[in-house]
Amino acid sequence: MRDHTYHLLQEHIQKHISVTPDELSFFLMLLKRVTYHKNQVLLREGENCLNFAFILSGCIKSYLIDKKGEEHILTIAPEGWWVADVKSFITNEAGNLFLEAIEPTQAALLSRANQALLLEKTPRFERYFRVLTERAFAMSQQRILDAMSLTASERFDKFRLQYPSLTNRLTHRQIASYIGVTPSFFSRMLKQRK
Amino acid sequence: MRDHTYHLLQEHIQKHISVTPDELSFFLMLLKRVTYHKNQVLLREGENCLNFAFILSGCIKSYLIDKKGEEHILTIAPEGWWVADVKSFITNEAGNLFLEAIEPTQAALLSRANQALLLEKTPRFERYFRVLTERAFAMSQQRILDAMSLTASERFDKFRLQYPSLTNRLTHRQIASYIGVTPSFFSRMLKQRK
DNA sequence: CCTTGCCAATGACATAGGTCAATCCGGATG
DNA sequence: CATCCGGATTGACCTATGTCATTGGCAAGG
Repeated sequence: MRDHTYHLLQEHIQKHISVTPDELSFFLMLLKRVTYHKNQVLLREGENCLNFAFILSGCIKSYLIDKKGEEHILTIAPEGWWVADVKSFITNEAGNLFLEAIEPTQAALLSRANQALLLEKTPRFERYFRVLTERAFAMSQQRILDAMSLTASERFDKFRLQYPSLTNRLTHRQIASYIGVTPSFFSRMLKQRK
Repeated sequence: MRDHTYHLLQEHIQKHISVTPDELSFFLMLLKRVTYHKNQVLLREGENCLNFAFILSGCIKSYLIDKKGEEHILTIAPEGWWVADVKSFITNEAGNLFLEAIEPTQAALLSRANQALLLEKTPRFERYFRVLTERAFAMSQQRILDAMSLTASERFDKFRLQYPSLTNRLTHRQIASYIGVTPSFFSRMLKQRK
């Protein structure tokens, strides 16, 4: 428990709430450390999402496959982000998302049961998850507005501003999917931007 | 404090957490009751959103006006829903949304300061807001996926399923804006559906 | 070092949905 | 009542983005 493997997560927590060392170790004790290889699928459509994952290194995408078989990326989570099929996680029902590592990835998993335990024993963490979710919600709402009011090219501009480091780590297909266009159109769009 | 004006809100709270009568009254005491007439604008772009509003009766919309002057509805909040410019509320910065009553509306306002007070004195409410936000977040994510993977007509089908009562209360323009199409296209779409 | 396979680019063509203007209508207001 | 105004509909036309198929490149694995 004294190693620094969870450095990134500790930082993340302390940025949001103040906790005692005991509370912190209790949290860390509830986690399960996992490794995924590139292209490993962590969760499939129709499965119940049992864990929230904090990414320590690497990158995970969450996506939907529509009835035409097309993939639509909902979330891209590099190190320092939490990711899950949130709807499934909170409702305890089967979800419709896939989770997949797009790089070799290390993560810390917090199971639904352990989260419940954590929140019961250490209600201070309620605030951590509330604030986290509020931020995620605000960003999600902004994305809805962007989808309705901006062109694909403008959405790409915002993407690059918001996630400059991701722009190089992801393939064009992935960025295209995230901003909501096809790879062919994305490619044409890039050319047109000179 | 003993009147039943906040019946709907009390119910809403008790559906999510268990609170003592004292905690409940403390919450209710922090609220400010307001009335809005139809078309009244509660918040404009560029303003700091100081309150969360719980709708007791009537209906509020939140929307963005894009650079072409077009309105895009983000949220429709009838009685029983909380509404705010969440990003502005949580960051304490100027927002980009408008809030406007689309019916004569009664609401209970919880200011940022009072929410902070509430959460400090009665941490039990952290859970209430966490759960609320989680649900809202999950719905918001679903809407992003719908925008990416469904046609306008399919989005309308989902809208009617999800909000059957709203379908009649709103104008076609409003529904069109919410599902992300223009009024003319919405009208044509309806005709085509036979 | 040669497959194999996915990604990127691109041409030809298709379409969902947007734009703009005209008309009609019903409810609100003086 | 008469007026006014915004919503709904619709026609003609437009465009952003999708579809599909082809080609070339580059990276991983046997």
